[in-house]
Amino acid sequence: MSSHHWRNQNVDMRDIAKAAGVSSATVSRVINGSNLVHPDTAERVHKVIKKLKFIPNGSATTLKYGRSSTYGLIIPDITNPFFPEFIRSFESILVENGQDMLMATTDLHPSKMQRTIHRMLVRKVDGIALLASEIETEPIEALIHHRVPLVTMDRRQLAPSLSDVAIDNAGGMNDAIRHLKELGHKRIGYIGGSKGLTISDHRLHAFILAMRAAKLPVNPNFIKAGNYRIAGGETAMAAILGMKRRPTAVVTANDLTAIGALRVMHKAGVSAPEDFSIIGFDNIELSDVIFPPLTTITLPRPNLAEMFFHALDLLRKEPNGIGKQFWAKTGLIIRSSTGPARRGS
Amino acid sequence: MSSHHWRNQNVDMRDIAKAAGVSSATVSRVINGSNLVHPDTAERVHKVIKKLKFIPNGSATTLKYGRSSTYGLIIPDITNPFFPEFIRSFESILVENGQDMLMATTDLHPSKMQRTIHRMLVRKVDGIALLASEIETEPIEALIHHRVPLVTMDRRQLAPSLSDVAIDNAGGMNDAIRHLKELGHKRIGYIGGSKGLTISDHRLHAFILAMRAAKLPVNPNFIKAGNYRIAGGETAMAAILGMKRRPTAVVTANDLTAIGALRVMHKAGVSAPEDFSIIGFDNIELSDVIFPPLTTITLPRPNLAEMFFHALDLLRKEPNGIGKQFWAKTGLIIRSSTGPARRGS
DNA sequence: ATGAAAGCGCTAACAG
DNA sequence: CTGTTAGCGCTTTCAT
Repeated sequence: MSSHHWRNQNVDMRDIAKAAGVSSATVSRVINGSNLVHPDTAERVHKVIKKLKFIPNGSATTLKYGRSSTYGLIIPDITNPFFPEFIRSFESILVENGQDMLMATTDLHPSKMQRTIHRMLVRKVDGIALLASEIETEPIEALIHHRVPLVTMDRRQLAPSLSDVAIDNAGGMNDAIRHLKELGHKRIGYIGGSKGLTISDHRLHAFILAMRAAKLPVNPNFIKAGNYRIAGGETAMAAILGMKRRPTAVVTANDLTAIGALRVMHKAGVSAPEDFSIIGFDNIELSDVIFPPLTTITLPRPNLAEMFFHALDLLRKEPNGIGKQFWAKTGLIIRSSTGPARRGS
Repeated sequence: MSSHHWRNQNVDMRDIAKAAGVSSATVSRVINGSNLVHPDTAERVHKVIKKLKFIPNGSATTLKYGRSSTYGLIIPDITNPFFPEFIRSFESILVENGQDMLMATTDLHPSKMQRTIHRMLVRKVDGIALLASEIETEPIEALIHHRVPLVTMDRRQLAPSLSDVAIDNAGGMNDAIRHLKELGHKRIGYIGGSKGLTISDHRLHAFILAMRAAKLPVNPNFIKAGNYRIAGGETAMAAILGMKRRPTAVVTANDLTAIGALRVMHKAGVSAPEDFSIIGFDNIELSDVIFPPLTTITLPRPNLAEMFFHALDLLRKEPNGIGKQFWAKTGLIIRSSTGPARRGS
């Protein structure tokens, strides 16, 4: 029983070097797959590494390089199924590219953001994917100052080391409105996201433009705010059902909102699609599971994740480049929550 | 325009020290809130830090200490709402305690686990919360070897630096069976989780014991396997509905399974609770949103997250201590998917 | 193809 | 209360 027993948690490269009869420089080369090492030497080193269960200390590498092979991901609300579905794709891409993921949630608290970003800077992340919209400019300026690549979602502002993935709301929204128009709907409402977020504004704007393009009247009374959650959809739909002259269909800012709306309708004995048509946004998995299966505007998470990674990767490789604007496509998935407008409506 | 302009991304402690007229040791003390610094000095240093937008380089600290103030979290499937709800609580506790979270998904691939754990060891995580059950012993031995605290879920094996949070399935399961018995159900089935996972075995076992405790017969034909997802619940329930003499109620291994079962029932015109009673497990938020709202065995995520953190923290503080067994309580939430057994059933 | 040595930025003795 | 210094483990010139 050698004295190794007591310190086996701290095998380092020099231990490997010694045991393999080489220098630590060679060990480093072997680990990083350098081709200027003799195959025999490499094999010998590999064996020692395995035998001693050596695991390199990433913090030393990070210290040397100033980069950590880690990306930060900041999301507003992990409880909205949209985000887990995104995370799954994003994480999988990161792992394929040898990167790790540091995740943080803001829970829609702008104040948390500042601290979150600071923590990520301390960790020397190679970049940050920011899917939360409740952004103040201050933390963003910190990132720009430190030249850390940042990619935002649907914020549509660019700067050096700041790119953006915008959502092409218009595509799906036009399809949605055309679809409803073909079904005979004329009075179409909209239940939006939380007020004050750029992403909400963009989506609402796309709705209005689509209505105009379809030559349908936009009635401000038919436009309600939600909060991207079920409860918000419930409240808004309750208000709509309470109106004397109400719309015959609504589009919502996301699927959770639509689900909330459906719940209220169900309780009120208003059924979709017979009495009222409803269209969601996101196409979360759940939207095909509920009853009735939801007609929705799809925003595919794998594409989105791919775009974020690509945008981040470009910025990382070109530290002085200005950011780029990306566009994520949307489309319409027709299921069963939309149907012909009631006669006489 | 000074030459600073070109290198402002690399302000370090010595720069701060110089600008504040102190040594870097003092700067370090100020940052770490040491009380052996004169308040005036501290204030001066703080000002310089702010002015120069200094952010300490965590990798140097990690290198020095061998600890990273980061915990790893490994989950099987982020798409199951149980996990996001857990993550939210866990992350929030970590942030309160100055820790970051490195997250990884296994997607039920045992092979991914090995690499994931290796990556986390490279990052010098202070510990790992492992909620995935498809575990092989090899990666776990690696962790034990490297003395990295590990806390598993419902695996019920302990070792030095290995603790476990077991789920007290019995508590909720007994309540569930008693509840069904009181409603007059005698033929009660069970739709389990994926085969071969210890967590599935424990849960099934709890069901069987609860049935015996209630002096109800356990019919092996009424016990089906699922996969913790909606599709698994659908398949299993379809099989059950196809039986000539079927149970009048089932308990499922998780809420998603129950939701799948409800879907199939709905399509088959079998309604809950009138024709058939069903009980889920987990109490995910969704279970109160679907129709009918699901009676379910609750496993509160905040408690669970708290236990994992606590277990991890204990191991970290006592590196040579043996692990501890923790128990997470369960209970029954009665909603609307359970009702009286049909007459003559 | 391999080795020697400097240095990434921070912290904690130790010395004053 | 403050400064000096060594060193955490790895990578990478620069030699050989």
